[in-house]
Amino acid sequence: MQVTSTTQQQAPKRRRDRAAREREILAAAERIFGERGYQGTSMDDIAAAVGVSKPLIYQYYGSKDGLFLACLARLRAQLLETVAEAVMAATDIEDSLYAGFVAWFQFLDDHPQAWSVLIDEGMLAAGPMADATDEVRNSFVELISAMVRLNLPPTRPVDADEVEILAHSISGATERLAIWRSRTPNPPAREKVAQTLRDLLWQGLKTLSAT
Amino acid sequence: MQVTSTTQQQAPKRRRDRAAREREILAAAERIFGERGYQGTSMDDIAAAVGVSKPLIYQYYGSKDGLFLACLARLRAQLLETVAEAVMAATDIEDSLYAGFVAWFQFLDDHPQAWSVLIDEGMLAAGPMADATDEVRNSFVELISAMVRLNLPPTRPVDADEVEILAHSISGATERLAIWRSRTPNPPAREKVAQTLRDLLWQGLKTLSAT
DNA sequence: CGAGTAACTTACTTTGAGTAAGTTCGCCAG
DNA sequence: CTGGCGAACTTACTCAAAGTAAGTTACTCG
Repeated sequence: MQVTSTTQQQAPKRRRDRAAREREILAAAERIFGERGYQGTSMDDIAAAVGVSKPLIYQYYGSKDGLFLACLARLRAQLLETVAEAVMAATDIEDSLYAGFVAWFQFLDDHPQAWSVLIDEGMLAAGPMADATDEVRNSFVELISAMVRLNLPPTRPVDADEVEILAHSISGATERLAIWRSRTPNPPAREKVAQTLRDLLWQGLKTLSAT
Repeated sequence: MQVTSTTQQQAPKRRRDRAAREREILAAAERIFGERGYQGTSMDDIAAAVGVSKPLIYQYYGSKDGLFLACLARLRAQLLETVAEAVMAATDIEDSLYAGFVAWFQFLDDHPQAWSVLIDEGMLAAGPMADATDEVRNSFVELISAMVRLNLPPTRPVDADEVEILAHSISGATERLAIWRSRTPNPPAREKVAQTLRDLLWQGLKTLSAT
């Protein structure tokens, strides 16, 4: 007979205030979703890992989707912060692109558990969660839009649609490369991918801005 | 009391041979998955729509994932065919790009039910289905790789990694734009998106080829 | 100390994937 | 025409996991 089932303290387990418990739950959820994916994880698993009962999680997060979305939002926010920092640190736009890409790939290399969660987000694509995931994603599109706009000569009137198209393209390409890299046995180095992508985009961005 | 529940003939419903029944099931699955998404669809729903019992579907398709994957593969194949045709019809590479993009967006505009299925594929990202979905997707990467290679001067040695990076970028950007367009209330015209994307990529591709 | 409330649980319903074990139809050999 | 055989198909279940109703315990502030 085992006393401890998996990885957790069965110590006195006192009550905690809501905020602390929420963080605890979120941390466990992030880990387990990361290990087993959305479908492979049950709410009971997470409850057991935290050492708490399932209804408590429902009280705090509403539903399995809600909990997953909370993980997703947190991870995306971290990723955004990392990338934004790298982008801001660069001096010119061309370098911002490169730095942003490298930061993005680096983040996934550093947080392999996050990978699974970020990838699985398609899970929520249908249904009422769709808007929420879009919102989470859109922060990137905004970041890129801002970069693109900065690159435009101030004299030129901005075509909002065009900027958005560019931003989505760049964001989509980067995301896909990240996924591909994470699934490929011996992926090319971050720097090489980032450089190739920048080389691909930079000429076009320059030309479009000048038009 | 109603006699017919939803949309189907309650007529004599005789036996059919396996191939015909499989097609019938696939068609219903495509429609219902398209309407309600993967999560929102139950096997009982599909069975009821076809007018057949659930175990029959399991006998033919193995699992819910298997059935979904079959839909996905069929739709992707159609999409690939449409795009490939448009690409082949164009005379130079620049125009191939544009034509391919337009065809892609057009396909989704013409098959709004397909949308949901194609988008939801992330669903299967985790677990043993991941490879199958990758395989389905890779046909596009191959098509694009072929285009990129065609564009290289024959004298230049090909960097396989580089070609693959480019192909994934383009495929990712296109896919994302398609999703975005389908979710945006008044999306820009197919042609505008395609043109902008081509303008973005073309310069870079030219430059990279020349290097 | 004794309410009041926030943290938490037990024990349940329900839904939906997947299956074991049979039943019926249609076809063809005799 | 008929019996039997295999493929098409069903009934009736199991089991896992999402979600919930209703109650119980522990902390905290007057």
